[in-house]
Amino acid sequence: MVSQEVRDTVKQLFREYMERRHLRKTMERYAVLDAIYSIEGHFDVEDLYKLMEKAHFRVSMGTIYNTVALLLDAHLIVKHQFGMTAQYEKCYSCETHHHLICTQCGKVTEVTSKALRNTIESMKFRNFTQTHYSLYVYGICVSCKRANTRKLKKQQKTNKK
Amino acid sequence: MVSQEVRDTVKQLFREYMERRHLRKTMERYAVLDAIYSIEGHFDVEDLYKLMEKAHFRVSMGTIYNTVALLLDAHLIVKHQFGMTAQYEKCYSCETHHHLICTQCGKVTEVTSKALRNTIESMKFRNFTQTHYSLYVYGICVSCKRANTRKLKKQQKTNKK
DNA sequence: GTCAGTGCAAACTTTTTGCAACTAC
DNA sequence: GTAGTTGCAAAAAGTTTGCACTGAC
Repeated sequence: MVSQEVRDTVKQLFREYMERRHLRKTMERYAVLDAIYSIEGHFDVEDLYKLMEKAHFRVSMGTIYNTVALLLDAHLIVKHQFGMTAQYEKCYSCETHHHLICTQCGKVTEVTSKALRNTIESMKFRNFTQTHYSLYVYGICVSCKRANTRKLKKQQKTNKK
Repeated sequence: MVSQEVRDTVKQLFREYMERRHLRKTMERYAVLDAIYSIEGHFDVEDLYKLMEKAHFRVSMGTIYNTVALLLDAHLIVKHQFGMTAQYEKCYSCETHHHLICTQCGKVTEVTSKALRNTIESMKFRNFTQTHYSLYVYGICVSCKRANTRKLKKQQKTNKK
């Protein structure tokens, strides 16, 4: 459960962003932001569309894409591209985390490491000002590893016959 | 220029991979691998298709997608999803590098940092066996930053009038 | 000879665009 | 009133799939 406080804060930040950029503060934009901050973890535009429809605030896909682009620019959400569809997640008052991605089943797990985070955030680059980052660690999750071991043993058994 | 030695080695590795998996070793698959190892830096399937066409070895998009999937599984290439199209790059005998991505113009720069690489690669995760990783650092490149400063100054000037 | 792999085209999915209607300013 | 924003539908872009033909084993 996300606190009302966070929702109010991000709404205020979004308002300030839109004023700075001379954009119109529409109901739809606030509704998209609020829907996003009610979601824990990753979501794609389809998820968001369905969630808002269920909450009886239907907005078109075009508007969702438009608003998501603004929220990205305002640094209120971050974008990930794990597979073919873009995934997003809220990022205000959320710990920066790293992603473990199983190359076999596609499962994404989040892990935090303060040490690693500090190392990356304190890096300086020539001709580049860092705002944020994403670390994707690929490998095999434990359930796929076990499944592979079982499969291999089965094959060896068959070959012996 | 990629040495012939590397090309021969990856061909051999791919051959072994296909034999292990009981896959057919076709001309098309070797041609795709060789084309990929002639490319420096990132490419997408479109680039690869055009390159091969120019080299008078036309293969269908379907075959390219098929072969690229095998090469990913064989760990002979890695996949990136910076924008909407998937980008790939060869990864045998190539230094692991990190990517700086400008959120404004989309330009991708590669940087290496042995210290960071060691930090990430030496990390242990519960229930997860790491094979490789991608680090994407987002921010503003120096040319966009300069352009923004100019733009801002111009605006302030106009406002004063 | 068999069947995995290929080329081609159609289908599918995700995202972008064009346009009329609407509404924040 | 004006122009940015929305909804809708059509288009575009990237990737996958179905099917007949080919060629690796």
